[in-house]
Amino acid sequence: MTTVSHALNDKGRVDPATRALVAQVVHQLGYRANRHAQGLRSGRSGALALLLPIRTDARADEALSLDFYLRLASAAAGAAFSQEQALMLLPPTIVQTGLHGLGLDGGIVVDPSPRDPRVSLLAGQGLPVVTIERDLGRPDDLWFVASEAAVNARQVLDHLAARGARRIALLVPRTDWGWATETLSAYDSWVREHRVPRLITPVAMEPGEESAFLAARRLLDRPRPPDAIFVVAARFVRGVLRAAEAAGRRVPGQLLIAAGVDSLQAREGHPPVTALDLHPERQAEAAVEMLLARLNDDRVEAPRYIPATLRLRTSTGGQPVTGSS
Amino acid sequence: MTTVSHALNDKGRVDPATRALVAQVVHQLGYRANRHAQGLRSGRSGALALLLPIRTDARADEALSLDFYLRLASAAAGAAFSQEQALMLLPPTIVQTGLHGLGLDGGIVVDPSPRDPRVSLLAGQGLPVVTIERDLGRPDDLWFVASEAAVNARQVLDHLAARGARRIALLVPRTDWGWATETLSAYDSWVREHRVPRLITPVAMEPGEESAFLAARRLLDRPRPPDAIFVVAARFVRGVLRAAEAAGRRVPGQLLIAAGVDSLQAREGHPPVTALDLHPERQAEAAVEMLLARLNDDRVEAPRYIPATLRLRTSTGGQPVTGSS
DNA sequence: AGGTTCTGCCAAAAGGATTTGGCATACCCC
DNA sequence: GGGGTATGCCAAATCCTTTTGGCAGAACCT
Repeated sequence: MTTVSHALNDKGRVDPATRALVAQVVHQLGYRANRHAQGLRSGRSGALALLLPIRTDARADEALSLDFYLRLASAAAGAAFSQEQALMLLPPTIVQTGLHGLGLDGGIVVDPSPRDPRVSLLAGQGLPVVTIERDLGRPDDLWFVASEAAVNARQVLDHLAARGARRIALLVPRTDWGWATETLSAYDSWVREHRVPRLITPVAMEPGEESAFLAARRLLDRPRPPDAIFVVAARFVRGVLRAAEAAGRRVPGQLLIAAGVDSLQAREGHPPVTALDLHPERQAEAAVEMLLARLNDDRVEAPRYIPATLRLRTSTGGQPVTGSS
Repeated sequence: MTTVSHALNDKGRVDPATRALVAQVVHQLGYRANRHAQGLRSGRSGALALLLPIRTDARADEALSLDFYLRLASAAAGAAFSQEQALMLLPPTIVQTGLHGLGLDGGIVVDPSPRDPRVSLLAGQGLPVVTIERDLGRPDDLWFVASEAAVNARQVLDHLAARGARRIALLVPRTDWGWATETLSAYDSWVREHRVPRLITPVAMEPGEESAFLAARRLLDRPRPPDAIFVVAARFVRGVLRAAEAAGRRVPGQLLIAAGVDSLQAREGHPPVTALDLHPERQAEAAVEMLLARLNDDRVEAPRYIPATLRLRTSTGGQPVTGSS
């Protein structure tokens, strides 16, 4: 028993040949260590929690950027699984009910707000947390995976400028999520550097589409309207497209539109909207990897930044002559 | 110890007053039974698996009806959690890797095909399975939650007819999923009863939008084109809308469109498309409830059918004068 | 008082993996 | 052969809950 246990867990002193033999026989017999017994002994459960920023009371027909989160969740499940870990999807209600007894080793919190109850919930139980996007409420915490918000913002702005935009408006959600804040300050410095007007419109996150529609409408009715709109949140995209249509602007003829996060709304917009693919799959994989390394006291790079890819679509003139990724 | 255990698990003979006292003290102390020890003893893990019909190689920009599945997954997590169970999201890759040792009590498989490897995987381990939508490959299995495909199809067809449609085409996915098949036969009997032409176009599930576009295009170019299209799969919606636009048909003026499953594409279509809300949340709750009842040998109604709600939108003329649900 | 019922308490076992320290064997080298 | 090293084996303890059968005291009834 000792030898087999050591062989399977890479502990103790076991002859490499014996290790191989054990592995072979174990495979042949289909033996699997009992998770409960293992958990009981080790205190580890082999389960990671995933907490998405979805509100309980979100109306079904509210246009959240859901496909982003499903891609992320699916990839996280795969990444966890490939390391023999289970991924538990926790419902938004968890912050009210508390995670009673539920055996968890750690959690991944997506898009944390400062003092996010989801983070406190896990941290309060002494569970390690990795966030996807930075938690501005804990500036010293380095356990996060994030997009390069500033780099990404510049990429979008440069692209819009290259396509002829001179007056780029920023439609940014009123939220304390890290990437929104960082995008805002990147925009700030970009317009200052390029000596172009600063046109910032904060928009309420709820109800999203409608508030974006009204904001864009007002923007386009100005005496000197913008010739491009950088729409930071996915859920604003459709409202902006509707506003452009209502204002009689041709896209991309008279108005360029680009989104900070790719989504179904952007891909299937009318016209399709250029957007940043933040690669939620890669973010999820990196987060799982980081969390597990942390649990095992392995050394990992933290934080980790995942580069984005700008998906060029009709709303900014489509693919350039020189092919792109 | 015996008394506390009995009190907590509603077993044995314990004075009700003592039960209450135990509950109170347990609450005060914040005691939680160790899941591993419990699992080790009982053989139960307290975890349910959820297997969505998402393919590993699904391209990111392929328009799946993702929000349906995220709503479903989120609700399932909530329902499981309210009964002290964890919901594990299993990655699509699980069918290749097999669920090694992973402690699971049972699983929910969404949209099973006949001989679905996800079902065999769980069943092969002796784990009880509940499916969402019927598994046509196991006609004797009653452990499923489903929409009332036939009733729903008639509801859509009646609605289209009430809005003036006389030649209703059916765009149905080539798939062996239960609801698609049942919708097809419901359409069949409906057109026979109403003595209207039978216009069935099977469309390949992949790549979805494009195949639907081409199919709808061909349909509309016929000498006697349909005046309404019943689009069964969510992913076809946008292709059909594009085809209508390309063919110069006004929607709903010259062509009515209704979808068999509500989705972002339908809600945010151009124009928004009338669609059946299958209430994925309710389906998920019912499935979790059924699975747990089965595990506990409780009596439950099985199968269970969840009524759908037709969301009236512009594509069929919008809300009727008399308000609706 | 004797019998019965109710209820709390006790001790022990089971569930399966891991860890520990030490023992024992085999092998190698000088 | 003596000393050393490498490795397999062993027994016991631990992780924590649930279940079992029986014991013991309290309360009640006739």
